[in-house]
Amino acid sequence: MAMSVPRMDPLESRAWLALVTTSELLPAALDAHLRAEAGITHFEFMVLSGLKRAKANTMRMTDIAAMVDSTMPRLSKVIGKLVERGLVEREGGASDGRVINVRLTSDGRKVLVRALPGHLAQVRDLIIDRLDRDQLEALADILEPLVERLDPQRNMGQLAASRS
Amino acid sequence: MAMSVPRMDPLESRAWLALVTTSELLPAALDAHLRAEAGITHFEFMVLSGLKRAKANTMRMTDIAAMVDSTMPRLSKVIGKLVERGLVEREGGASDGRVINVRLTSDGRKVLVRALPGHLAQVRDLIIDRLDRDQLEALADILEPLVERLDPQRNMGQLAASRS
DNA sequence: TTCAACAAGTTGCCACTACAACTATTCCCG
DNA sequence: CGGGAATAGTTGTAGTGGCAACTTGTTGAA
Repeated sequence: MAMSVPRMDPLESRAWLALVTTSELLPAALDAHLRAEAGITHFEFMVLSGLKRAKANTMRMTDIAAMVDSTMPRLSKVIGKLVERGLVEREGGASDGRVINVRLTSDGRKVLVRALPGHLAQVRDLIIDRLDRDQLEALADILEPLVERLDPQRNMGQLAASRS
Repeated sequence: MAMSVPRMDPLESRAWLALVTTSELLPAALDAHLRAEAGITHFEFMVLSGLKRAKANTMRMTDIAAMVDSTMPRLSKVIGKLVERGLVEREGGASDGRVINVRLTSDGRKVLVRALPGHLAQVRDLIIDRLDRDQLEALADILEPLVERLDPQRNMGQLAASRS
C-alpha cells in the first residue's frame, strides 16, 4: 500500500527544509528570549496576552486552551504555576459549576507589560523587519491554509481577535 | 531604553501569527505521525536519515549534532536510546580518541526505509502538494534568510547535502 | 616534558509535555 | 426525577529537552 510517493525535487526540498528548520528554531528562540528577559515562556506569554485582551481580563480554561492551541492538561499545569507566582487567579464563581475562570492579576499585567517591548523587538528583528510587504503577504497567504490543515480540530484563528 | 517598538499592523500580525502557529503545530504533527507509523520521533528520523546518506553510514557525534541542529547532550541521549534499540552502533576507533563514530545498523536502515514512504506522504499531504511552484519558491526564498538568522551558530544548511 | 587550556561526549538534575485515569458537575432521556 | 452519558478540569506517571558539571583525551607553550 505504502506505494511509491514521488521523491522531492530540489525546489520542494528547499521549501520543506526551510520550513522544518524554522519550525524547530523559532520556538526555541522565542522561549529563550522571553525567559531571559521576563522569566516566562512563550506559551505563558501567549496565555497572559490572551487574558489581557479578554473582557474583564478573564477567560475560562477551555477557551484559553483553544486560543493557544493547547491540551487541557498542559494548560492546567501552566495555570497552576502562574497562580503560584501570583500572575493569574482562579475564580470558581460561574453558573456552570464545572468551569473555572482565570483572571490576570495586576502582577501578571506588570510582567506582561515588562515583557512586551522586548518580545516585540525580537519578533521584528528576527522576522518582520527582514521581510518586505510583498513577502509578508506571501508568507501569510501561504501559511494560513497550512495552519488550517495542521490544526487538529478547532482552528485557533479566533485569537485573531487581536487588536490588543 | 526598551523604547517603544512600533506595534504590528494587520498584515504583519497575520504573517507573524501564521508563522508562529505553524512552528508550533508542524513538529507535533510530524512526531505523532512518525511515532505511530514507525515508532520513532522526527528527531530520530532526521538522525537516521543523515546516517544513511553519510559515507559508510557513519558520522561523528559533533557532525550529527550540527546536521540536525541539536545540542550535544540531547543528541547523546537520543543516540543512547537508538543504540539500545539496535538501530545504530557506537564505534570508538578513531585517530582522535575523543570522537565517537555512530553507524546505522541494518535494523536501523530497515526502520528508516519502513518509515520513509509514510513520512514523505505526510509531508506532501500537509505542505508540498498544497503549494504551487511559485509558492514553494517564495516560501524557500522567504524562510532561508530567516533560518540563517535564527540559527545560533553554524548554519545547518550543510545537510542540504541531501540528494538522497 | 609537563601542565594548563580546550575539545568531545556523557551524565545528573530539573522543568515541561503528553497521555491516561480520575473527580466533579451538568445534561438529557426514559 | 433518576441515572447513564457527556463536559470541565485536575492529577499521576513516564518520556523528553536544557543546562551545568563532569570525564576523558588532545594540544600547545614554557
